[in-house]
Amino acid sequence: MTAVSTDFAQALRDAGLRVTQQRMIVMSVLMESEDHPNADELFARTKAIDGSVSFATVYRTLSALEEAGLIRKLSFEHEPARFEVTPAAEHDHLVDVDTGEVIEIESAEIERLRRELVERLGYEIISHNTLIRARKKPRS
Amino acid sequence: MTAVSTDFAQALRDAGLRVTQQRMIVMSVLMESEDHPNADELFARTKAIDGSVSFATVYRTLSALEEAGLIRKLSFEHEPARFEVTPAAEHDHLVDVDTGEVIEIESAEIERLRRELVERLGYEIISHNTLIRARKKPRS
DNA sequence: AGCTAGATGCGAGTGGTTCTCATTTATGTG
DNA sequence: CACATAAATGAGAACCACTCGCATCTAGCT
Repeated sequence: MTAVSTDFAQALRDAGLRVTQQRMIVMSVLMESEDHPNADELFARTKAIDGSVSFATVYRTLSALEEAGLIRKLSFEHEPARFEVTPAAEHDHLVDVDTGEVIEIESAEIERLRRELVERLGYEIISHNTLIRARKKPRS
Repeated sequence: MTAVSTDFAQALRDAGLRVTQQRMIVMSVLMESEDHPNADELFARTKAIDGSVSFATVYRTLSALEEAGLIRKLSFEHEPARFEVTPAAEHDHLVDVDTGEVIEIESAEIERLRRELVERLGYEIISHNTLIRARKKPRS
């Protein structure tokens, strides 16, 4: 058992959740994913490891892990939600409207301005989600 | 016929769309709405004006108007999409997680940074959508 | 090892949104 | 100004991502 999965098991316990085979598999699959898979894809990859894992459990696990703050759900228009393990640094997502590719973009400056703006209104941010739909500029 | 609705009719024609009774009603209802209504609410308000307007048409009209750039669709988690007429100045949305209230927040600085960041990656923004979930801070 | 609340598998159900298709209507054309 | 025709509509069925109900199973405490 690696350090990462041990930490993950502990994180589950800290969140008051049981450490089940299914949750470990779903989480490990997501951690090994370079892309941003959706529930369907996660189900397929999970099933390849343990054929008995059900679709419902994948969804339930994803909800539980999201609530525990271990993973993040990315909602897109016209397509099922995708998931990623919670990143160390906050970042937003850019979707290439032509290819569907998702690119992570990061700016501490924007984060800071956003937080200040929200605080000035008397709020504190619980979570935020920025989705940018963009198209590759022709080389000039 | 007011100047605004005339402009709207022209905007529809410019987008290659026909100026129908239903579209005029849906758009006028949305323009008069101070809140950010969802399709259900728009259907109810529209029906109060013209009982024959169907649910499907409300959705179709909203899609058409969105594609024409006249209105904007706001997607939230766990609740149906809401709509607003396209604002003059870009703004993001903050949802008070306790009350469900939606607040518009604006920052030219953030807009500028975001655009620069995306351009540096070789993309140009088609649209973007920022949703901040926040909670009112206790008075300190 | 035994107990029990929490988790799972399966299939049915839900709810927002979109589609189908027959009918109506906006709009260009003669 | 009537006509043709492609676009738009109404009604309800269909779709699809996601959730639920319930019987069974199992992690974790004792």
